[in-house]
Amino acid sequence: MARIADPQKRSQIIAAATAVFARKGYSRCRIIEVAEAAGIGKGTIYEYFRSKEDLFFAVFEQLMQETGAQMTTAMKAMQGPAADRLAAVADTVIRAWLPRLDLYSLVMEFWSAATVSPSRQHFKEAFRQAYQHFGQVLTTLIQEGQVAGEFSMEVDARKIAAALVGTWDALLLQAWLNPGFNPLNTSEAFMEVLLRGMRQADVKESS
Amino acid sequence: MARIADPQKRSQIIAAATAVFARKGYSRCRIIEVAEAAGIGKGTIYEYFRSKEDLFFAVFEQLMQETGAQMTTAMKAMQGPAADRLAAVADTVIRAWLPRLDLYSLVMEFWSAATVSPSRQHFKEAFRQAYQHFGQVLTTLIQEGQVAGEFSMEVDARKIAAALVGTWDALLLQAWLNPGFNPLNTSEAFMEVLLRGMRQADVKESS
DNA sequence: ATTAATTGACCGACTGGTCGGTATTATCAA
DNA sequence: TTGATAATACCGACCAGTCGGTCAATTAAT
Repeated sequence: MARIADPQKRSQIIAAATAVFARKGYSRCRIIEVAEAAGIGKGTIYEYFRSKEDLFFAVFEQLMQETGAQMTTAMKAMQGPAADRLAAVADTVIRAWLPRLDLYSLVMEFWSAATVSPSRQHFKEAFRQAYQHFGQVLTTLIQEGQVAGEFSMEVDARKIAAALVGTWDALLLQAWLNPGFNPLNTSEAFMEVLLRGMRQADVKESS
Repeated sequence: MARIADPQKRSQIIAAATAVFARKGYSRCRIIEVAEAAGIGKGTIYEYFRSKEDLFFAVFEQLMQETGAQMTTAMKAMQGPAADRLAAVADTVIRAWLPRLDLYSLVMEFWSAATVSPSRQHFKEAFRQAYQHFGQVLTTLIQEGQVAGEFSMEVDARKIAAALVGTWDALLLQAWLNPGFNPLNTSEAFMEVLLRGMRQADVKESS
């Protein structure tokens, strides 16, 4: 059990586990494989993690945190009109994940864990928070654009933000499914049309 | 092995398997549970399916096919301007899936299978085709709108279509994560903005 | 009676987690 | 400095339980 204070080895294990879980999935990944990948004995893993599932969740947490931090940093560096920043966020998100399509299987496994794992509530809640947080950031960005007069006040910032998050997700998914698919191009074209729709001043009542 | 020709029993097994796989996920689902849910003996399943994985793929195929057929039917019944039909598709897709969020875990498992299962290529290819097919249908719809003069010719129909598919996906995902989330509202608001952007006549060259 | 369909007890391969024992490092007395 | 002792970190053989798949026996159908 995790009573040893050697962060070095702990992250070493998480790194190894990330690779193996990504390659083989949770069920097919044997603890012994993680141990071998980390260059340690199997028993040692249980000095740092209560169980296989505990280790899996640690991998999840780490990846979520990394991603969040990365996004926050990137967004802080952005400048200019809200429309440009929004387009830039799209670009950044996709560029950040595109070279890491190998981690996509891991994300799938996390989603799966959020639905069927005994600790699904942990996973589900973490996902919910991540979506909410990211949605909040985008919402704020859109609202800034509205205040600045770039976007119509009729646009429901929160709703557009919620929809956008998923769009990028799905573009990456298609890139992963189909190597010929270019998510950057697609996102660019899509954002251009969407932003045009948001700029419109005279949006009617929604229904 | 599947040398017995009783489609009745075959779909009976698939139906039972769908429920159990959805509830417990692939790994945690025991064949005996499927048998019990179907009201038959465990051995009988192996008369109809080569293996657990084979059964899982059958469940996948069936769900994909049902969904596709459903969509095609719904779209054929649609009339009026392309913009309205596009909005209606969004509505239909979401309404079709919303009451079946219990199947979402199954979809997650399928994605997961597409990345790590020994037969991942089967799953992946099926997903690719589904996305492609659906994207194609949407593309055609958008192009019709362009021909009819509803949408700007500058809009890249294929790219918008690709992005849209994912948007709906993600709205459902958020609905599943967060019971307070209303995907229908959100989709409606989003489509309104997007369609407005597409209607614009003077879209610049996309760089 | 003969064939076909169904069954579930049984098999054995597999794996997460444990634990007794070993290796390594720290502490400290001489 | 060194040797002894203790504490900590590590290891992997082992165990106990699990579960997909098989097949001999049973039942149903013709």
